[in-house]
Amino acid sequence: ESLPCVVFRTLYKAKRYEEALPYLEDALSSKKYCNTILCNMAINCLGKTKRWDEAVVVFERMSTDLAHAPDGMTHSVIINALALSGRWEEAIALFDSMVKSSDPTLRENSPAMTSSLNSAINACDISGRWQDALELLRRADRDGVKADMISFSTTMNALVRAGKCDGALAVFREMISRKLEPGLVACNFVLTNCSKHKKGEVALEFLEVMRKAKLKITSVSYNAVITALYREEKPEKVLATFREMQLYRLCPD
RNA sequence: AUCUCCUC
Repeated sequence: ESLPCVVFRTLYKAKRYEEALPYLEDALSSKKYCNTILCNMAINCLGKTKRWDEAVVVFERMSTDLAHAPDGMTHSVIINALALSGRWEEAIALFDSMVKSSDPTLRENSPAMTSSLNSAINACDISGRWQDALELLRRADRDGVKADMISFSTTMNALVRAGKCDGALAVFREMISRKLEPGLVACNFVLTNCSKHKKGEVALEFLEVMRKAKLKITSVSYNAVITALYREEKPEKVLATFREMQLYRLCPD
């Protein structure tokens, strides 16, 4: 076995990215044990430690001296590194290059395409580009990419962060109609942001949709909605929702 | 064997 590869993988899997860095170069230069997956781990390790330019360098080296063709997952991790460094335009461009790729093994790798879409949407969220996030989600079908629960949740995050709570509600309704159940935490994040932006009525509608879809509702959810209504100065609805909460069987937190 | 959102 190649020890640098073993040590690098071990530290990587333990998410000890900083400690894994010193072994990265030796692991990559192992002729026998370096493969595409190890390169993907290396790129992600550099991304996790905010070494974005170095991550891009390894990505480019894969096609040259490392001689391991980048696969769908490689694209996904590099798009994520671009996302975290605020390079949303490059992230979207790389995602588009996958969609338009003449290589069917890339386009037909559905999990990697979805993950890349999600990283691209996340890039938009991080950079405050909610319009672009929404556009990526809207054209996913046309692009032949399957949008999943994370695609919808991330788009909602981008929208509510920008105060576009009614837009997020529309995404939420579509998500429910597609039978993609958002997690409790994702719902609560949306509701918390509704209260930050004083969108009480919208928060109330979210709660209604959640109830109809039989999603879990906790005290965090009700707290956020009531706070939102209070900040929007809807005293009657504050009281009505508070009374409703006392009658409703809340899920434990 | 590798990736992506989320309550402060």
